[in-house]
Amino acid sequence: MVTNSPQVNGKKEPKEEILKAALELFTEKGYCNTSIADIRQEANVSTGTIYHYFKNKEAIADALFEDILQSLNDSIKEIKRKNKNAFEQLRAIVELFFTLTEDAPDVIRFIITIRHQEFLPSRPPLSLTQPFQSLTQIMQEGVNKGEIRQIDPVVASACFYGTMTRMCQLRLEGVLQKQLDWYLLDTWTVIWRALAPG
Amino acid sequence: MVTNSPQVNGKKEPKEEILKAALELFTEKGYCNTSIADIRQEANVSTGTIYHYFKNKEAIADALFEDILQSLNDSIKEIKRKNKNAFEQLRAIVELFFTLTEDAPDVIRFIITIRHQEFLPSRPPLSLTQPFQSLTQIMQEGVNKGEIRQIDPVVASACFYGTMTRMCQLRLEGVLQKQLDWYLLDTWTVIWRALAPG
DNA sequence: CTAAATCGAGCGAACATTCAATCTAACCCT
DNA sequence: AGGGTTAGATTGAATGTTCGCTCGATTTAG
Repeated sequence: MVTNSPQVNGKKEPKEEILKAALELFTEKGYCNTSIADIRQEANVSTGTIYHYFKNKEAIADALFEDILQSLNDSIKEIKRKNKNAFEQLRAIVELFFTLTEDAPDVIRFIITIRHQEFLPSRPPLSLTQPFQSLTQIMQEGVNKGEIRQIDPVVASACFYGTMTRMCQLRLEGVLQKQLDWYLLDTWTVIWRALAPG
Repeated sequence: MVTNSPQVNGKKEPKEEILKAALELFTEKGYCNTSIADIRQEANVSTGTIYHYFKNKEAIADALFEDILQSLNDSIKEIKRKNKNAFEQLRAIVELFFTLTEDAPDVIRFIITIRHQEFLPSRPPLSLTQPFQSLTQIMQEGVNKGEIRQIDPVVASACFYGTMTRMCQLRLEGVLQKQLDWYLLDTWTVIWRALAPG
């Protein structure tokens, strides 16, 4: 993301401030319950400035969708590059989600709890986007190479993604008192027992 | 649910019609995007009738919450009564969710995809309600009796519930072409391998 | 006859969006 | 360097619409 204004010190780019405020409010109160006035206040800009950078409210959500999916995709590509087999790749993805849940909870909320179709009807369901295709691909390759049991890759993905995100969700809802990395070993063991051959 | 009016033939109870219409609309378009006018039209009643039976829009959602959680709780109680060990109980719950997803998709949508906190702030998160407590209890007992591996019951529940609901979600999103019972065996095998001792 | 049920026009508030005015800063010409 | 020009950035009051909800009138049923 390139800054096209000379602001380097103190003050921030209004566009970034708006996106930051919107992400926080959308994930906390929901898209519908967040008004432009709320964003205006949280981002410390005027209504006009918001409409200078974004066509309308939906376009803000759309930009967030784009940004977040892009960065998730990048992270997963990086993981696939650094780790050679399915075991290591999947484990790294669980670590990524657990870390993000603690360090950038709004990002994980945006991915796993927000219902995008309700306000971004032109976007496909998340399960059809690139990072999720990558996941199924990892499963498929894992099955082909014999690292993962012979099961329908879609069931394997569901077990992996469902278990992982359920843990994130419980943490975000305040049900889990301890940080997620405390549960990492148990979570990974459970997932891998489900997928490992033999 | 007791009917307190003599309507037995043709016409339906307005209250039930309103709830049915609201469930359909809330799960399809979201609570915020559903107006009273929408419900009015779908249920074939007037605005006044809606407000005769419900204090406000939120009260409609609240009644749905109550009804659906109650019936889910009853089903799970029934399952616990009929099945004695964790293996059978959990398997029956997966069957229940898969069957409901096909036969009453709106009910499952209400349970797994709707963000209740956004419009029912006084309700606890689902994970703290009775049917979910029952689930953790089944896990705990299973661990105690040695039917389930020695793992944190919360991780076991997350694996079970996360995998199951992810399959339901993929089906509801139209990603899975085949009916869920086609995946039942694979899904259950994956879950049970994660939880079984030894 | 009466009490509950049903109706829908209308009220007021909230909201997304527009726009004319003002401000800022970079650039140009002398 | 300094004054002048301009395009982009910023402002917030005004606008039109949507929506939840009220209420007095009308119908229904026991």
